[in-house]
Amino acid sequence: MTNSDIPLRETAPTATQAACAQCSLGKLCFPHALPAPFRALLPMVQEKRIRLARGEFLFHARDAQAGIYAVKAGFLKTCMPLPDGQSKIVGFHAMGDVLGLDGLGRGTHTTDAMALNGCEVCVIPLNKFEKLLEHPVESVHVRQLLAREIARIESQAAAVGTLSAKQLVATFLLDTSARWENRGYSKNEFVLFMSRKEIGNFLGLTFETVSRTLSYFQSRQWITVHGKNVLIRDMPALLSQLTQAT
Amino acid sequence: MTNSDIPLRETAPTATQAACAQCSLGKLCFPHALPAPFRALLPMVQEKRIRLARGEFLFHARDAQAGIYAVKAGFLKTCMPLPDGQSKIVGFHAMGDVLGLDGLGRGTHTTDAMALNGCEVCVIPLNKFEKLLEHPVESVHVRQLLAREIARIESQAAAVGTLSAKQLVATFLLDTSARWENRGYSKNEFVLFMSRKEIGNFLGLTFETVSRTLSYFQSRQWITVHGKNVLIRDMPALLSQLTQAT
DNA sequence: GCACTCGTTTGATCTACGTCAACACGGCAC
DNA sequence: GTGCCGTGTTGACGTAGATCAAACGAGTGC
Repeated sequence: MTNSDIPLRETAPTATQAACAQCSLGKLCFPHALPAPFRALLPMVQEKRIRLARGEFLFHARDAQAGIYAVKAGFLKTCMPLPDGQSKIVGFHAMGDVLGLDGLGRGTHTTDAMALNGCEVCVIPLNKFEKLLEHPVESVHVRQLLAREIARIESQAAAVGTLSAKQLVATFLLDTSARWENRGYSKNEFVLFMSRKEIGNFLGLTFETVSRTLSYFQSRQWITVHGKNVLIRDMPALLSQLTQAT
Repeated sequence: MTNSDIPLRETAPTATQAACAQCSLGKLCFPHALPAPFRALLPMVQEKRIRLARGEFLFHARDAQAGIYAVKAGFLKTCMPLPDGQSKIVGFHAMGDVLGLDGLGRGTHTTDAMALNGCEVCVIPLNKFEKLLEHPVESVHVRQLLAREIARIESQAAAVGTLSAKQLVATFLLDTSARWENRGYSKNEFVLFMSRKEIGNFLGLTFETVSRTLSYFQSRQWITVHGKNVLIRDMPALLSQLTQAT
């Protein structure tokens, strides 16, 4: 199976040509971490932008890697297929995140990447990406991205399968909060862009347990939840859960 | 805390000078994946070898990264500290494995690396490693190492927190078997170089559950266990566990 | 030889979380 | 408005695996 099966809708080339240089993501996005002398390369690099509707795939596991992707808007999840036919979510991705690096190992992706809602994704085709890597600064930057991804997943892997449901959900809320804050939004009030079922899959819990745990936090006045809207009312209490024995 | 706290014993320089070129690890080891024209670089790169006794650390989480390490002999584990003071094993490492790449993200290690028994580890100091990376071939090679590490941990993370104890232990035995086979040893008979407790920590189980599950497999005649010695007698049966509902 | 420790096995019990099931809410079509 | 469907909440109950506990074997020191 290749990317050609995937219904991609590209935006008009004219609209995206200058996009990278003026993109509102600024330093959040991958190519923009380039130091000034290399910025001139950008228009050559980012070729097109893709729009995905909810449920559409950016790439599938086992697809040949076609490029590197930077999320411009919207949210995606990456899922790893399991031997028994199940599938486990290994990451949620929002604007500024880079996707598709997993393909650098063997030239094929190891995860599925699916849009959680309407998404806009910038594409750096593989040949242009390799061109970019000829510049040492950029090469270091990509190595850092990869190494940080390792650290992120290792810490995720360490948490799941060790921590209790309360600890996991608290960690999840605090992580989400930190991500919103990083992007310049409130760290206390945000919208979960995934369902309870997806949170549960990600954390290794059932959706009922996620729901119950959120209700429990709410009963303690630590948070207020209305559907996907979350208001954090007592951050220290959540933090204290992480070090709680049980 | 820095590496300077760690009791390292270097082998005599004369003994290690020519070591890389004649190393028995051959293509298993990291620098030896270099294509022929670059092999000449090797003597410049691998500078010294370190011996570690059981329980000694190669590096600690938060240490500044001093270099990249290749396991020459022996076994190590890498552990991630958790917020509650616990620590979770994220990987076991044997000869030919490369350690310390996690430091490339921010210049400091994110895990502890500890020797499970007497170990010999080749060191590539950071400055020489960077020198090596100036060669595009090597730069690609390191990116591949990093990306494969991501894939390995992602699939580990997906398994833990999703699979049952039987599935986890079966996966662990099959993975270990495959690793021994890769290194030219029997895939059916091998020695576990870590304790039940460490296996449990790695898989997110208690050591009692690991022990019970091994006994269960033995009672089914799928394996024979005597302490750390494992003989796999029915590989297909173990494989079938992976796709089992429960 | 004996004593002591550490790792492992096995049994008995407990509990956090999964499973099953009923119901409530919100959005959408019409 | 009414009906429908997907998502979320809450309750009752079951179970896989944790916890507690006892005993054994392999090393190690003396």
